Amino acid sequence: MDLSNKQITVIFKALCDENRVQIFRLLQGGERCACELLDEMQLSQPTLSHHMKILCDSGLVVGRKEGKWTHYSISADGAEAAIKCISELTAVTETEGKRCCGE
Amino acid sequence: MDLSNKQITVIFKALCDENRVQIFRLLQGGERCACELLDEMQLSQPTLSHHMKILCDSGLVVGRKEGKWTHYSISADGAEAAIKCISELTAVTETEGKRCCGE
DNA sequence: ACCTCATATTGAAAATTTTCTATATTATAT
DNA sequence: ATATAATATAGAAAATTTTCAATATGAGGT
Repeated sequence: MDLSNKQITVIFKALCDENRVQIFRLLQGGERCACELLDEMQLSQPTLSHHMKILCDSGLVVGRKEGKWTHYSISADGAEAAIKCISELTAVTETEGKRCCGE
Repeated sequence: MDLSNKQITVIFKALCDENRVQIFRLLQGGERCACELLDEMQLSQPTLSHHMKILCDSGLVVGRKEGKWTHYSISADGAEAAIKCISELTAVTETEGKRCCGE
């Protein structure tokens, strides 16, 4: 993959806010339009819109416009990419114990 | 697992900052003490210490104290837990298309 | 006991993020 | 064309996060 540090932060910013995590829980039940999400969240409409932008920017959520509505859903591809990213970042490539600081 | 929204944000906060992502890249080479990390990052010592606290709080990094030094490394268990968390959060449990907003 | 080294904590400034109100945009209906 | 409905954008206030300087803590060494 080879994402920049910056790109990685954009992905995981999706999960750094309690409201956005809650939105994931709502989207687990399938595609939802913004108005439905707004009903269930204690947020103003512009604030929800702001969070949806961050979620879409992360790639973990996709928006589908249809007439007046925008339908949001979890992206399986985005989720896979995020998991791959975290796997790669946490994979230790160390072959053997290099020691430091007087060990 | 069943983590609260808040607990989930604590995990992924680790990956929401470019400096912290860079610290992961350094730790991929194996355990490092704070002074080594400090050498390689453009940060003051207190700022590094602050980031290491956030990383340890996330569970993705563990600190091991040894004499004057603290040695940090990536936690395989923490990584696994984070991956499980993101998998669960992005798993769509929808059985069939429920429609809304005039579809 | 004192000094030094490694790291952590405190407290405040700077930067970023979250939130809201007001307004704009875009689509559909009348 | 006008009105209404759904969502997005702009701009500013509030909250949080990042950062650093100063200081504290704690572990060895002399």
